[in-house]
Amino acid sequence: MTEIEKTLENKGVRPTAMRILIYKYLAEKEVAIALTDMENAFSKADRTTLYRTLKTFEEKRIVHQIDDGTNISKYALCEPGCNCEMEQDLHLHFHCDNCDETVCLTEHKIPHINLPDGYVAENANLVIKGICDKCSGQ
Amino acid sequence: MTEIEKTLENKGVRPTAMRILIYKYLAEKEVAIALTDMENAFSKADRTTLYRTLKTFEEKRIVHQIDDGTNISKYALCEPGCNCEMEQDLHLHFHCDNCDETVCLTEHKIPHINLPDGYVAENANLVIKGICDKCSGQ
DNA sequence: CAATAATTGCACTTCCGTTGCATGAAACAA
DNA sequence: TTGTTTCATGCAACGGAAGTGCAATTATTG
Ligand SMILES: [Mn+2]
Ligand SMILES: [Mn+2]
Ligand SMILES: [Zn+2]
Ligand SMILES: [Zn+2]
Repeated sequence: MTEIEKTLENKGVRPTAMRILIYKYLAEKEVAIALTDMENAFSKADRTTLYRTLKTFEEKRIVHQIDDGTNISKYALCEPGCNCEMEQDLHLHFHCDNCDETVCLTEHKIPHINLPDGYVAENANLVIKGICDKCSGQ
Repeated sequence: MTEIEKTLENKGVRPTAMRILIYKYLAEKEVAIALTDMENAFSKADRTTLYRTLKTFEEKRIVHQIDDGTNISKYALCEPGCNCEMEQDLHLHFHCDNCDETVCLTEHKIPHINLPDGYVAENANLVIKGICDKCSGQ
């Protein structure tokens, strides 16, 4: 039983062949992945299967969904031991307007914001847009 | 010539009857407005006209588009003298998970974030999700 | 007035996300 | 092992929202 299989089982997901492939794919990419990206990468698999796999992974906290402002949902593996719901785990995301890629900046947490009276914060999403390190030529 | 007509002309938009109505509608709401909201409010007008009016308003800096994570574009009037592009004008937005309304918190600017080397920030979007003042009963 | 330009309305398309239902594979209980 | 149940996958379709081409209407200009 491989590492990935163990990880999936620990998270309560049956490690099917398809799911292991999808997990591997997400692991080797260091950018956030859209459903369409996966369709292209796994032309043999059905779009729905990929979709539902991502949803399952999300439910089981294997991936987190990223809204980068493009109106296309992206996904990335959670950090080991991350708890996506907790405020202290909310890192920011960077979307490059040049290469259109989105990355997790897991070291950069979203700063705490003081809200007006009556507002109760439960979640936060911070996306910075600009030019990424690869595209800025550094 | 009314205040609204003057405002529109100053921004380089011809003040048609339709546009004045739409401007008024946006002005009297203190929440961000989706295209569908406008369709309901102006059942007589065509969806495309409302759509293109919002796009025109956006281009001319009369409204700014808001991405609140619902994947439905919303719009709100810009503050007088605001320059939506400038970083210092980037305020945060609050989306209530209870009433599903999104508001501009124009007083709350997005804090400056230090990015890793090579990353160039050009824009930022910060959305806080939770319970708004009306829904939290304060 | 006629000529021109801008606005509006209608029809249609595309894209992404989502769901219902049938089939196939794996786990389980006898 | 066999039958039963549960879960995963595939196929087909739907829905909402954004966006476009073009014709009709309205406003502006000379
Ligand atoms: Mn992330
Ligand atoms: Mn705003
Ligand atoms: Zn880039
Ligand atoms: Zn509310």
